[in-house]
Amino acid sequence: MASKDNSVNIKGDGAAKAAGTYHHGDLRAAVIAAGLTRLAEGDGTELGLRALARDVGVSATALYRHFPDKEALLDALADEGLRRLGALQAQAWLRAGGGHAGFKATGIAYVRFAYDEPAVFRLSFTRQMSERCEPGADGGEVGYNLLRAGVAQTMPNLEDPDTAALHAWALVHGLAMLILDRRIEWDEAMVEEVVGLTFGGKA
Amino acid sequence: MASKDNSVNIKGDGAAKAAGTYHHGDLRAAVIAAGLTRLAEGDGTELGLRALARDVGVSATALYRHFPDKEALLDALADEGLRRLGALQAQAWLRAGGGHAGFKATGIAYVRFAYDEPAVFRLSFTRQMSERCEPGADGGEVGYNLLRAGVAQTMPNLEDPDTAALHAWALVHGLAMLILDRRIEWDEAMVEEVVGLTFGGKA
DNA sequence: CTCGATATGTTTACAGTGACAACATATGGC
DNA sequence: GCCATATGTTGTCACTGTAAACATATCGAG
Repeated sequence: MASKDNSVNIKGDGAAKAAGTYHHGDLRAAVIAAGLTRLAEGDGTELGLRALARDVGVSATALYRHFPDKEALLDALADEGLRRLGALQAQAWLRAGGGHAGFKATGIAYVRFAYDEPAVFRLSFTRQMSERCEPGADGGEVGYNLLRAGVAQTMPNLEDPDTAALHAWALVHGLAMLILDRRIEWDEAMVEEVVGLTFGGKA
Repeated sequence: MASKDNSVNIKGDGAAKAAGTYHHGDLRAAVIAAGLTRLAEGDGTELGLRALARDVGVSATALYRHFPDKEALLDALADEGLRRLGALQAQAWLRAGGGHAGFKATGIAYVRFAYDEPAVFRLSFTRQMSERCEPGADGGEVGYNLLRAGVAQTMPNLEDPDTAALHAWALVHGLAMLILDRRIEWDEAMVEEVVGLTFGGKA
C-alpha cells in the first residue's frame, strides 16, 4: 500500500521509524513522543486517539496493541512528564551547586516547567496515581528524592522534616497551578521572591 | 405527553420546579444544582449534557437555551463552586473570631473544601478564567478579599503584602491539589501543621 | 528453508457525545 | 383575542473511544 512511507510525520520523530525490526520500529515510544510534542504545542484541543495515530503515521486502532485504553496512554504520557520534570530539577540543583541555592533552584525549576509546558504538567499531576498503576515505577521519584535531600541539607536540625518538605512542595505546586489556571500572572521575579520565602531566602 | 411530570428527578431538586411561572420553573438554576449534586456524588464519570438534562427532567438540547455550550455550563458550575468555597471560608473566619486564628481557619477551610468536594474544587479552578468571561462577576471575590484582609490583619508591618498573600494562597492551593490528586494523604493534623507554618503558627 | 505461531497494524462498525436546525408549545404584552 | 417571543423537543450530523474480524510481518522450530 505504501501508505506508511509517505506518512505526514509532522511530529513524533525522535523515537520513530527505528530501522526495520518491526512494522513501525518502536511504536509506543513514537506515540508517547508525538503525544508530548502535541501537548507542548499547546493547542488546547484535547489530543484524540485518531489525531495522535495520524501524527505517527498509523491507523487509530493500532494504538490498542500498545495501550489497553486511552487512559493508559495518558498515564504513560504523565509518567514521562514527571521524568522530565525530575530531570530539569536535578539539572537546576547541580547548576546551582546544591545547598540552599540548589534547593531554591529546584523549586523555581518546578514552577518554570509548569509555565513552559502547561499541558504536560497538568496531565502529569491530574492523573490520580495508584488505583491504576501500583506503586513503584513512578516517574516522579527523582523529583521526590531531590525534595527530601533538599530539606535534609537545607534545614538539618528540624523537628519535623516531613512537614517542611510538604510545605515546600505544596508551595511550588500551588504556585504552578495558580499560574497554569491563570489565577496569577507568570513573573519570574515574583516566583523567586515567593519561593525564597520558604526555600531559604537568605541564601 | 406527561413525560415531564413523571421525570425521575433523582437529584437536582432545591431550585427545580419552582411553581408554574415558566415551562420548568427555573431551569439554569436547576441544572446548576443538579450538576453540583452530580459532582458532589463523586462518580468519576464526566457529567454529560444528556445525563444532566435527564436528572432535571428535560431533553438534552433544552440546556442550550440557557448556556451557549457545555463550556459555559461548566463555567457557571465553577463559579458557583468558588462562591461556596468563599462562603465556607467566611464562615470559618467568623467562627474563629478573625485575627491569626481566623486567617489560619480560612486556609484550612480551603483545603478541607477541596477534600470534601474534589470534583467541584477541581472544576472551579481548572477552568482558566478570562478569555471566556471578562473580569468581574467572579465567584471567587469573597475568598480573595478574605485573603487580603487576613494578610493585612495578621502581618500589618510587611514590606510586600502581595508576596505574603501569594505565598499563603499558593500553599493552601498546592496542598489541596496534592491531596486531590492523591499525591499525599488527607490528614487533618498534618494540614493544620503545614498551614500553621505560614498562616501564623504561633496564634 | 518451510511453516505455523505470534505480534503487530488495518478495516469496519457501533454506541455515545456535543451541537445544530427545524419544529412545537407555553407566556405575556398589546 | 392575537401575535412576538421565550422556552422545550425531535431529528440529525460529525466526531470520539473501542471492540471484532481481518491482514501481514516477524521469529522460532522442524
